[in-house]
Amino acid sequence: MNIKRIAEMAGVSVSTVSKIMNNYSDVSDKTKQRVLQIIEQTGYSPSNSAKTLATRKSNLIGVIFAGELNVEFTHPFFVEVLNAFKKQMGVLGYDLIFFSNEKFIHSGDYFARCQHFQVDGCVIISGQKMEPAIRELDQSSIPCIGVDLELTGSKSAYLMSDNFQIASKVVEHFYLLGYRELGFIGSSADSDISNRREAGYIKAIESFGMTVNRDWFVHGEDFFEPSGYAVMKQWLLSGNLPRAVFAASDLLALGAVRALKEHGLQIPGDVAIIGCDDIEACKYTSPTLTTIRQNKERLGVLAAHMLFDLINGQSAGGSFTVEPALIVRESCGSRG
Amino acid sequence: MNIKRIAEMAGVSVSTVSKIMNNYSDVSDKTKQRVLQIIEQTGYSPSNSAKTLATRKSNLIGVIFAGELNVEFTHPFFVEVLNAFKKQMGVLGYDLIFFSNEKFIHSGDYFARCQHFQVDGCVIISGQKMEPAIRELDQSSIPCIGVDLELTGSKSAYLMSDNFQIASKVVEHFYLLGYRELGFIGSSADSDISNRREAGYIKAIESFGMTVNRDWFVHGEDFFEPSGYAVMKQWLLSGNLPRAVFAASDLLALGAVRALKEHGLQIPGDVAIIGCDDIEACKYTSPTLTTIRQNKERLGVLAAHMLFDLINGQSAGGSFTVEPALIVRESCGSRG
DNA sequence: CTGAAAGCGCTTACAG
DNA sequence: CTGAAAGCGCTTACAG
Repeated sequence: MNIKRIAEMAGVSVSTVSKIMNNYSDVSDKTKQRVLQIIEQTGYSPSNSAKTLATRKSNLIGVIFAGELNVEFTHPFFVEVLNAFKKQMGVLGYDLIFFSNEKFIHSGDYFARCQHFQVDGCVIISGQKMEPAIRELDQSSIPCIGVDLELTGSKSAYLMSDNFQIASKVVEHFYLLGYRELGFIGSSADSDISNRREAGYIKAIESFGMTVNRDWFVHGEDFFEPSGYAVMKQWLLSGNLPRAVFAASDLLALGAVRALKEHGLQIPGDVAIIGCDDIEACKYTSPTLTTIRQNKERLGVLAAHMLFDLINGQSAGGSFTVEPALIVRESCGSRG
Repeated sequence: MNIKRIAEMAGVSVSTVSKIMNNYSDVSDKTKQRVLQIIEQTGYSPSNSAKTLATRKSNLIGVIFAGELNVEFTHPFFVEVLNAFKKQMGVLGYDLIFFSNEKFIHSGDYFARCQHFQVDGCVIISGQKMEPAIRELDQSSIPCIGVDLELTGSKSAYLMSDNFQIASKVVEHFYLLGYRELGFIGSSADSDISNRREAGYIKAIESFGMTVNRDWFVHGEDFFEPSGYAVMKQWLLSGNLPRAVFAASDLLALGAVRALKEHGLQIPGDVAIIGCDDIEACKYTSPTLTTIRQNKERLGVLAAHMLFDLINGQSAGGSFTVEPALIVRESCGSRG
């Protein structure tokens, strides 16, 4: 079924059908009704490729995970932001495309892929690292929105959860509970997000007038549980333990918890712990884990709106920050 | 940049460039090299819409979650299968498209969307329920592969994890540990997957010569934690507890655990529990949760290959079963 | 208000 | 081995 057949069935020209499909006003109500009825009956749906070819607009948004390939869907942050983004983008009239084709000329060449599909815009969600191919896309004429990723291109904008505020909420919470000897477990040293959190944490400690003990600031290999275990184990063996620890991810925090339990120590009695991310497991562990939650739904919805404005030339870029929330559970005790 | 300009730059015809792009053999090596070099220099990538329009083949696979809209990416089963599927489909030369556009004529009309994008095939991953719109797609001429979803169309095939085997492994494990009074916590009564697991469980209990006590077979409202809590609470209040419980999901199992702990009961000392899914939280709870793991990676990879064969007419449909694995942790004790 | 025609960027018989 | 031309299914000035 195509537009030509619809036109024949309705006894009108192809142009007229096209106008009706696109809500042009200069069509008589009578022909309009007749044509719409036939469209309804036949279930006709215009070919996206023909339409894209003619208009240079695909109504497609490219989704890119800026991190190691093929782990994206198991990355809880990515997935939750994406869920909200997809929903909102759908309301705005767009579908989503994921680049996976490995036969593509240069397999990491996002810009070429975007051109290939004539996407109207891209969302780029931060994983572990920043790739050069992302920079190329950012600097191109394709509207891009970064989530937890600083984009500087003229057609780009970005959203960040406020990493300084994350750190500040953690430090304040520790402070009010009376903890003064604070440690930090980070992800790998080249992780942008981990480094931002660490910098904010140090700044916040200093602004509360406490001292920063460098022995208690250690990086793991990655964001995962065994790294947190290893770092805590190292502290336990050295006999020099912080009284309260902020971990750059919940999994790191859970690893640290495991090491402490193994040594018969109490949480928060001996060491208090705060994680970051609020993954589902936090609610089911023992003790349950106090953590920082980023408002992923808000990030996704805002990303959709900002991208839409960028596509329609209603925005000149810029950036926006989303406030994180402290989720108090058992792992560092509580006041009162 | 388009094929015409490449042709001009190389001093050949558009046809020739096209042949080279598509690896036709009847082109002289000399022109081929010249053209390839220009393509390389310019970074030219052919327009997908023009190609799709000309060939009626989009190299796009539609991804559909057969369940409540807008929860898909937070559904761990979906997401893990999808990760493996995407990777394999990429190797086979396809990209993935997600339908989200809500302005679409009928918003659940998957078949129309598939036509609109001329997708080469679809993967449909089972969520909670089966929608009529899925049946329409299944019966259409578009190749479809179902994951944990029985598809019967002439261009369809499906993959299932063996629910009977899941149940059988659970019952055998309980049996060998000496438990004889077995209970079951299901999801809502209209959940296909939950019902299959229950049926298999009952069959397995009977085949081990044990008796099925209907008081210990209860459905929750859904797959989530509060449902499991509610069911166990009800048993606790009635004073009539099974000795060992299989829950249709890990979250249901964790809810049951919470209720038991609240009543000061020991797991597995008083009640043994086995969950289903092997979500990440199982490793971090106390006690850690014994569960059944579906081989989601294998499901994803197989789904990709089967769909590829369906698209290329190499397969006449059919179905395939993937073996589940029992993951033994602490929640029902262990032998030896 | 309606329609004929060119054009979007490819592919594919077909002729040479 | 190479190229001219029709066709894929739309949209969009433009003429009437």
